[in-house]
Amino acid sequence: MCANRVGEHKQETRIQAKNRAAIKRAALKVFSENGFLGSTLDQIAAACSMSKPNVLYYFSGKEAIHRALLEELLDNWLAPLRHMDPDGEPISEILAYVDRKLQMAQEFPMESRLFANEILQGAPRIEDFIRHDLKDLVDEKAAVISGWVEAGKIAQVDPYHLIFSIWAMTQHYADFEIQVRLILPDGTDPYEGASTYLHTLFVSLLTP
Amino acid sequence: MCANRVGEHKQETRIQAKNRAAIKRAALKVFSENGFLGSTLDQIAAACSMSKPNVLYYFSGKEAIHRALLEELLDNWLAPLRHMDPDGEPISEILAYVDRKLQMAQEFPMESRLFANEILQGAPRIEDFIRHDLKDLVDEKAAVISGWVEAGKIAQVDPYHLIFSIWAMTQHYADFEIQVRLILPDGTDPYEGASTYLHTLFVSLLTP
Amino acid sequence: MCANRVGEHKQETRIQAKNRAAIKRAALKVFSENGFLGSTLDQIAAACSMSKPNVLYYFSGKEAIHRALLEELLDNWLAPLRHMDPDGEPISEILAYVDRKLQMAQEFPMESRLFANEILQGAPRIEDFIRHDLKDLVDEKAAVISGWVEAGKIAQVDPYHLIFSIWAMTQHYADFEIQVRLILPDGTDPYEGASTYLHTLFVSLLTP
Amino acid sequence: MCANRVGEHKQETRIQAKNRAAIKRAALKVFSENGFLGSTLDQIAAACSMSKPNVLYYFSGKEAIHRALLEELLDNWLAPLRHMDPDGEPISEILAYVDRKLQMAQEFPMESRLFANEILQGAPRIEDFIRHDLKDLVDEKAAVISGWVEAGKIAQVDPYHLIFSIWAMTQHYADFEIQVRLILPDGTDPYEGASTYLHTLFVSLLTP
DNA sequence: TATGAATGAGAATTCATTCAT
DNA sequence: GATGAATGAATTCTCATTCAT
Repeated sequence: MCANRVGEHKQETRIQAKNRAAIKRAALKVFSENGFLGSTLDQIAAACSMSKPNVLYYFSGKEAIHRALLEELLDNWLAPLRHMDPDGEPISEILAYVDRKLQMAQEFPMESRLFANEILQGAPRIEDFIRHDLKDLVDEKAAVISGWVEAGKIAQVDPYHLIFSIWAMTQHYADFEIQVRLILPDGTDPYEGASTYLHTLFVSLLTP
Repeated sequence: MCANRVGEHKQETRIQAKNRAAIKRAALKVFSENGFLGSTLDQIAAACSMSKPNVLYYFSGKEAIHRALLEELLDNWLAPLRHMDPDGEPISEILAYVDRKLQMAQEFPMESRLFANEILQGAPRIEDFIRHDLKDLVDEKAAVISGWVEAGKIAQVDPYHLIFSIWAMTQHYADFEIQVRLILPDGTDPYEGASTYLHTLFVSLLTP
Repeated sequence: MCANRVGEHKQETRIQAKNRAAIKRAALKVFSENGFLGSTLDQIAAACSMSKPNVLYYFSGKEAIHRALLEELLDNWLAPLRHMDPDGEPISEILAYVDRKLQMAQEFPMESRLFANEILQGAPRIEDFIRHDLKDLVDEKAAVISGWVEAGKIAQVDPYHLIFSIWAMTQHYADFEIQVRLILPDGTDPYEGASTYLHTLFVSLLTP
Repeated sequence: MCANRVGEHKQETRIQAKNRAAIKRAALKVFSENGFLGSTLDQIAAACSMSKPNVLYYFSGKEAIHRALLEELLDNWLAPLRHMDPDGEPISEILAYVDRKLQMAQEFPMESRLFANEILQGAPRIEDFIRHDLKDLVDEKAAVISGWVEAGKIAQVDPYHLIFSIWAMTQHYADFEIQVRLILPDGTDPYEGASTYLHTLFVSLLTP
């Protein structure tokens, strides 16, 4: 009746993999622009040049496409923070984290906006992820940072707000991209300026 | 035929003022949570305990309610930055701006999310505002900040990214409120911690 | 609770008479342009600068306004034909009928269109009138015309189709006014030309 | 997303052709009885035993169905007059035109009423057609008729009013069909009588 | 796999009418 | 008499989803 869906682990054929990927690519664009409720299957089908029923052959519904996107996104969402090495040089580690987050914003702005849409709408589908996966990781890294503070390796800062500020300032360039582009003088590269600015900012903040 | 609508400037009766305000209050909640497309008149009508046709007696349509909210919002959106005094003490002025923005996030989180929703969706209704009103003001204040830098009164920073970072970090507490609350240890007040953190951050960044 | 309506024969005050007349004038315009179903109370109320509830103070509903108009119209609708004198000079009588009908089309085009709308829509509200009042009168006058034919006073014609043709050609200038105006050379008066043409036509048709 | 609509010229499938035709047939009935504003999609859907959304699968909206009907109608509307041959025998040509118009009224009364409804309502959708296509043709044929008059081949008549009278008297049998049937003695065929009457009328009018 | 066809549930909006003053 | 306020019942149209092939 209907082919491999998320969770059914039959072998995916080449063409299935291709089409599922095309659908997800299209859906990411649509969902990130309009939010879940504001997006329609028609838009997604049009964006990947498939018929609506064919899209539904690959995913059981609009919700399922969205879930698939979110799952993939969340898998990658934690990586940059997870990489922060408790045994590394604190300021370098933090700057490296900032860089990775900024790079993700630059390379995957639609994913960032998909996430932002979810949170803005009260995180109905990812509350569990935030409450557990994300919170556990943040708690862990906050403890690391607190350790660095106590060891006098970085200046006194609240680790939670430090992390929030990194998220806010990096994701801002993806989520508010339009505003950033409209306001920055023409020809200015947002990410280049952002990188320099953020380095300065965190170095001055964290240097003990 | 239908009650005074935006643009018709007959004197508003008591009951009209009350109902229009109730509708806007309800609509702000609904729009800020679901975005324009994701919101329905049913939700708005339910949220203000009115019948749908009665809501439409006061506003000519969903779009008109949204427009009214946005117009009111934009009127206030520029105020905090506008207050930044070129003749004041630079670091105090910037910190005061941060405080005002943070206070707005705390007092008007739904307005912040309404704005965020608009930007996330490509700013279809407020591009003009950003391109002109907001950009002009930012340009003006960026020049002021550059003046302060050149005068050696604050450290060397890019004024545009400085402003973006203030927006990002303050609005984050409203726009990503759920995430912030889910991650911060129980009993912690986000805005108190944020205020302290941001002061430290900008003092260390800007002190020459 | 509510003032004199059709059928209630209390004395009408000056202002009531004025308002009822204003409503009917407005409604005639609206109904004749849009038909019964296509017209709205809003349009009527706007056209007579009254509030909708006030219109309904004078007439119990949309249907009642329409009924009142139709009743008045039908009262006058038969008059021209009724005037045709069995004892008059046949051709003069018929030409006089044509003239009266043409004059009515010119003076009361909206009434003609109101009637045309009714007939076009299957005469739901005036079937009785047509079936009885109008048919009886037509039968009577058809007999008169047949008498004239038999007496050799006018040429041999079917009296029913003769009457239909008078209706068709005179009402046409009211009902299809737009088309007539768009097609006639600029500056031509439709009714002047029509009068001449119809005289010629009926004289040549009827002269034995 | 949706089936071929007017203007998209993909090959129509069998079932599409069938359904589109069924919708148009139903809509013609409904629109010709109630006018555009007075007709509802519900009526049309019911009249062709389809669900409302399915009707909208074939036409993008109520307006589109109406437009399709009107376009088809106008295509055929000019044909009878166009056939009038400048080189034919004048009276025969005119009588033949009358016959064709009368036949159209008999065979396509709903189309005639659709047209009448449009004109009655001020020709909002076909003003252009009348002002250009129809007027040009009438001007052309009026010139032909004038030629015949000047050549002494037919009696002196105004060609425009001649044409109007043909329209009026033939379309009358379709547009006012109900009235005609209610008034004519039972068992009388309207079109038979009309044909005879009109022949007599135009022969006596036009014979020099 | 893929798609044309179909639909029930809902969305925005209109409209005749009623209520209350 | 007059009107601001309110609403139930349509009405047009959209959309996720299903059916049949």
